[in-house]
Amino acid sequence: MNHEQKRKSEILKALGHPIRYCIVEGLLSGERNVASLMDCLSLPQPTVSRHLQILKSAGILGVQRAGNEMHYSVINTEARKVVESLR
Amino acid sequence: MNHEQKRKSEILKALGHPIRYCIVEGLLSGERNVASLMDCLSLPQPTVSRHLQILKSAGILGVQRAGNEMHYSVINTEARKVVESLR
DNA sequence: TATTTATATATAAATATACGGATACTTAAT
DNA sequence: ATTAAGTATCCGTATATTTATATATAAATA
Repeated sequence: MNHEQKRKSEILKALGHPIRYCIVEGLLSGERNVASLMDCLSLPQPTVSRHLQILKSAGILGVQRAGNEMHYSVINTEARKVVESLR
Repeated sequence: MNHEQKRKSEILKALGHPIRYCIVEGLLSGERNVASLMDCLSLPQPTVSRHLQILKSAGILGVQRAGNEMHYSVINTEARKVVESLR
């Protein structure tokens, strides 16, 4: 088991949770801030926020502030490919 | 969050572990029985066996007995695509 | 039948993860 | 300065996962 394999399995682990998978799929279709994801998932805000952090520290999401909103987007090519391979 | 998304995230979860990712990658390159995977991973046999069961119950692996040996193979198209998308 | 080889299962301990609620932080508007 | 909106963090508890050890099963061989 090499380092590349570990790295890739970490991406899959981050995506391997229904909420997080849904978030990434949603972001690939253009949704942006936390509130819109909350509505779409009907989950309490802290829960959504927590999963966003997990995805961010896995290097899958990037974030940019826009006023008081945070705009998240998928910045990781591999994660994007993985989700797209499941279309 | 719909049922499809849950289903897909379960596949990713099963693959989101370094040992299991390594097993599936290995099986796509032709390795077969538990002993050969053990050697490749240098892990105790029960550990390998346990992860094989997890992959099997996730519907990712199929197994066939060949005498003494159990021959595992990747039977899930989506899992195959996911791993190949990370090549 | 007894033994060996290959693989699976059970249990328990350690660790990791999930979730809800309260709260803190940051920016914008008043 | 105060308030409101949007978001992040912390904490406690519940649950799940991982691993090792020990043991069990199943087929092959002696």
